[in-house]
Amino acid sequence: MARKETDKSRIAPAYKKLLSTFGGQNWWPAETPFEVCVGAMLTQNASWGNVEKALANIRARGALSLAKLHAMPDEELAELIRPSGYFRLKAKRLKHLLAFLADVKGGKWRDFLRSLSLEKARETLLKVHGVGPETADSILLYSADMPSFVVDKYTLRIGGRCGWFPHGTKYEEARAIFMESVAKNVKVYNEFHALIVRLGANFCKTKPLCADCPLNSVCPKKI
DNA sequence: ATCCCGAAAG
DNA sequence: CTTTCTGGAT
Repeated sequence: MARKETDKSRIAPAYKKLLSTFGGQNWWPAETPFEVCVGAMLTQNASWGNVEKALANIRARGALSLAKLHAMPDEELAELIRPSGYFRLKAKRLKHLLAFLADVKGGKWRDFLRSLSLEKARETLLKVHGVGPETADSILLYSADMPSFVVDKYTLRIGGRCGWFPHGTKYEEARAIFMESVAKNVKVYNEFHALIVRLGANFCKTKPLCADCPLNSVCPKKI
């Protein structure tokens, strides 16, 4: 049969369903735009609970600022962020991002990013060693309030299963599909990614709980 | 494909 | 005990 197996038009209805079921997720859980950047680096392949422990360690040291962290030796920073995993690696990566942010004149790194076009700002962040697509998009969306859709492991898994796009679709392609499927709007991108994370963590897991899934009625269950 | 790495869930 | 967690570089 030549029936179309995937259809991005399923995306917008799924968003509505998730939002009506779970409500607004109030992301990103951080006090300041800078804290979003730190959290975005630390949460790479780590659970948020462990990232919170790392952030608490930094805060307890009174070091949750660009100047303090930038000046801190790598080994000291590594010890503080130990709970978030890959601590030696992440200390170096975080320092690379801090160096980039600190290099912006007048400390206006957020204004600088916002002065660029979305794709130019994204390219600029991707040049920072340790900042990949998801981290760059997280910083753009949740720190700079720029409309860059964040894709993650859950997004690709859910999208494949729900027939939003083919299994095996890569990051950039998935991002493009989302950005042409829902309103190009910071608030929508913010909520949608957060809702996807919640769905992926609680229902669309490796072993999916389809019976209780909020998307059960709109998912072809292409597992 | 492999490495980086701790913490909690399964 | 094994898998997974709001990945990225080599």
